[in-house]
Amino acid sequence: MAIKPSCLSPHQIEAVLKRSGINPTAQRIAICRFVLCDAEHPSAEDVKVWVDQNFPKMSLATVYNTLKILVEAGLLRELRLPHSEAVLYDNNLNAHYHFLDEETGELLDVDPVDVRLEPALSEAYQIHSVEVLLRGTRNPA
Amino acid sequence: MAIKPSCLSPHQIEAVLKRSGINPTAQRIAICRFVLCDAEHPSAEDVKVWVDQNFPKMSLATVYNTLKILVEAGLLRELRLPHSEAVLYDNNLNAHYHFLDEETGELLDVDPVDVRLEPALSEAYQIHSVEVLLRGTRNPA
DNA sequence: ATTAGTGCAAAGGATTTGCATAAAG
DNA sequence: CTTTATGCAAATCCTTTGCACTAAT
Repeated sequence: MAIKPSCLSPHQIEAVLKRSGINPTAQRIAICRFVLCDAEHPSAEDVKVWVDQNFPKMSLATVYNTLKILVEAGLLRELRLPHSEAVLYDNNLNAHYHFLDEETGELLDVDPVDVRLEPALSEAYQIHSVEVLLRGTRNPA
Repeated sequence: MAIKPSCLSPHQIEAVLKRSGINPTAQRIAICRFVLCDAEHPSAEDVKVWVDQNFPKMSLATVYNTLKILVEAGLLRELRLPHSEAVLYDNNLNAHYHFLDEETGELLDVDPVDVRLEPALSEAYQIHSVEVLLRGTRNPA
């Protein structure tokens, strides 16, 4: 429903990191390969699992450090959702909402256009941002 | 913007608990006095602070146990919001959304009517519930 | 040499758990 | 007596921190 950023090559990742003022170490590039591309709302633990298979010996602290750096650089967004204890990381930088499939646990991006939300609060309220979580199920096509 | 449940007397609380199949112990009634009435989205820690002044010697475990029981009984709802590590407890049982005042940290209830949200997803998506968090600031009247 | 980045293990906060004691019927 | 609730401390989960070590200028 929303457009996912297309995958980046390691070379492109390096460029992205540099452009954001982040020193593109091997560890950081590795994490980005997962977290900026393939991953779908991974937790730090998910990242660690991937990393263990693709970049042995990386420490959990480095995973957390890198994720924090990426968030601070605006390349990733933190997602704290009610159904999960852990923080999830979102590589979709477009404004969007989320749909949680309660049967599968899948978390899908939702285009705000499809939600038609028009706050009509008193003028005393100035809204800076809106977060929406839809919970439900999907029919098999 | 939304109607808060009116406060209950200890006697009424006892009745409410019994009706929900909860043994109305002194500790539980005490917690309910705060959490079903005066409290505004308290965390377990907030509850503990209140309890320490109004029911000395109650253990933190009892606070957590009781909150869990109240949630399971449907007398309270859990609220996990992005701005707070801790779970907050909501005694407003009506469907509602939230507004977070980013200046004061205050969390206000918002009537869904004031948000005008009409999801228009494909029919494959069946929505069971909607959570909305508005972030912003309020003008001084 | 200096600086930045990494790994490891310990610490931290929020919540849960296990178990012995206390309260209630 | 028997059951249930409570208190306390230890354990757990996720995340951060401190610090020594390595890598790269």
